[in-house]
Amino acid sequence: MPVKILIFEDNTNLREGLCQLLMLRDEFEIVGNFGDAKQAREIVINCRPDVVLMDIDMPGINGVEAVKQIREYDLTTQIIMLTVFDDNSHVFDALMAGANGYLLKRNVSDRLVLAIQEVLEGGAPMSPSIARLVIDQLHVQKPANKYMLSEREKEILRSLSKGNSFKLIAAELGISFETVRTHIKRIYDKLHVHSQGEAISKALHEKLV
Amino acid sequence: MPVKILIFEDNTNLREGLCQLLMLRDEFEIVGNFGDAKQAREIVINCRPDVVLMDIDMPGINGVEAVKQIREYDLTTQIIMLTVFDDNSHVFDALMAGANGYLLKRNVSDRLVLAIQEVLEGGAPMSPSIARLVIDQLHVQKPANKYMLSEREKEILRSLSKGNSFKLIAAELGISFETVRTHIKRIYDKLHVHSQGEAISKALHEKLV
DNA sequence: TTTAATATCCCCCTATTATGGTATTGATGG
DNA sequence: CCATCAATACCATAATAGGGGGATATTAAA
Repeated sequence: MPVKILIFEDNTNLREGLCQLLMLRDEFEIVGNFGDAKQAREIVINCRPDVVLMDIDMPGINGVEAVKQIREYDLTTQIIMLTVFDDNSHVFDALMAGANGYLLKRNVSDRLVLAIQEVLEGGAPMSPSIARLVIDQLHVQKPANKYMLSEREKEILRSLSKGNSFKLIAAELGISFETVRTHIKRIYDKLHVHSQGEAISKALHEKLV
Repeated sequence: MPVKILIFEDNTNLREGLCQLLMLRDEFEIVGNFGDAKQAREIVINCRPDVVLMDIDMPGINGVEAVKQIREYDLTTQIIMLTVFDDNSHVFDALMAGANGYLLKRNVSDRLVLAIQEVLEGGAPMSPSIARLVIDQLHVQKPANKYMLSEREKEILRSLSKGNSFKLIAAELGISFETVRTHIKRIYDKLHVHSQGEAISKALHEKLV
């Protein structure tokens, strides 16, 4: 049973190129190819493809929007985004919308077939430069101890950020309530905040804990 | 000028296999190979490799720790992790620690050379199943309104999670202090919490806001 | 050896938050 | 028309948190 592929790509040459490339192989069957994504959701529902190749930059409705619409009804079809740009403007939007892979067009010729196999096996094929963007996002530079908190203070902030009251923190660490308060005061000084809420917010957002 | 490669891998067979594989190509030069990562930082500082291949599971000091140590002094050397496991236990630790790529050992034979080229070009080579883990992390399924918060309640929780006091929230939203308190009560009910700290923690961790 | 930093504890007083009520308004759907 | 929900508002009381002190002990650095 061949893998059913559906293509959305406004550039006619590329679209036909993709079809040619994939039709060379028996294991793929192109169940449709379209120059815009206006009816993407309906088309997907009707065609029931295994894999969708979706250009990001299309007139009318763009690829990211189309993915969102498809994902309202269908969470299993694998979607690979195709784009010429590797700036991060659309990468995250697309991945958040529910895309499973992200290929740069310059990598299509050597990686597309592999990429299709990979999504079907539950992988997430990405051009390496895209993967780097994603990882960089994860890397969120943790400016080691920007606020010069001591180990104990970090411990207390960690506990506070779990939602624990002073009383609980004291019990958890086996110290007195008053000691917890003293630590908290110094933590607030160092973080330049004046309340639990600000402290927790800062701790979690800046990944201090 | 050849690309200088440094290898840390405790399995002798694999380590020598990697050396053999890479020495077949003129563009690579193995500047060292080690069965453990105890001196990883010093070795990297001395050898100044372009690319480090780092096994995750090693006796003594593991690969993730080694990466952390290297990254204390060196942010530019490209590091590719090698592992047999594609569970997510170590993936994020390694990427957070500063690894640039993540290859499963079963993908080494067909992807290693490509992966090395890719990190050097600023990419982040990953086995597709690893990439999928990373993307899944991004996808953070926001179980749309798991707690049935109303729009207004979400607004208030959002403001609270920025560290604002009830008074500030009231001012920001142009409603009375007492109204804020009423909303907060209902939010706590719905989230099953009993304090600001717990609410903020839950809101931020489960990305409710 | 003095100093500095850290961790520990206590007191007083005020401010804010938590919990329990009650109540009015407007919109929405049977 | 009535029930329901969301949003608004108020009161009283108890609990927790915040800001200002001051104090001792340990450890590490100067």
